[in-house]
Amino acid sequence: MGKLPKSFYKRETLEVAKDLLGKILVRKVDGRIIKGKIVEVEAYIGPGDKGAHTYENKKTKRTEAMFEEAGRTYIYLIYGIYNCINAVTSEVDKPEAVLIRALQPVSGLSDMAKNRYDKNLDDLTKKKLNNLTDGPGKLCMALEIDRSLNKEDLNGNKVYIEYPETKEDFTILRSKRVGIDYAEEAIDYLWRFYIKDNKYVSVKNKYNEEVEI
DNA sequence: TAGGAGATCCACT
DNA sequence: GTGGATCTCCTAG
Repeated sequence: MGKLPKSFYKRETLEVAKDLLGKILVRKVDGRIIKGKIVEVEAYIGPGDKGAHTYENKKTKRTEAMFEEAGRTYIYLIYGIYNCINAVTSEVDKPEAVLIRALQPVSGLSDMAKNRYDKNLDDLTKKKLNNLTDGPGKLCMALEIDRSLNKEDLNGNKVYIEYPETKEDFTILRSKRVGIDYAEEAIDYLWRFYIKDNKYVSVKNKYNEEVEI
């Protein structure tokens, strides 16, 4: 238990990405607590990363959160509908972040069911149960995360990341990132990390360059 | 089960 | 005006 300290985020982004696997993303809203274990992440490392919003240090109203101190959120709207949440890493003015791509539900499952499908937990089909948080847009819906939480301190009490109660062993795989076909040479960077054999990982077996670390 | 299309809006040219 | 770090629904097989 206990929140991750600021020093956790203030490190090399690829290390932070790997180390976030297995940690617990917590959302507190109206006294309710929703939790999910992080099982899939991607690193975005501006200014040299063509896949990153901050390629060539591009600083706009949208991306300015990525230039702030480590340990804050960067939340943006994608495709007009969905939100995605990142943890800002590294140093001030180094626009790097880790996108949280998938969670394994831990607690607050009935809140997730309501947020995602407006249904009771018991009324979900097996398929919908597995689809609660297995993607960046889905997990934000399930945890009631939107851009009003942009730049929020991850040591605060609205949204934060904590250590799991019990440590467990898992194998980490890495692969190419998802959905950045325009990113030229950056397409091939193996900057996506996920937990092997976890059924909540968003995309499986689509990219073959997976290697054990 | 896999693949294609549409949804929908904001940041940026 | 364009297109995206996505998801759901629908169709076909």
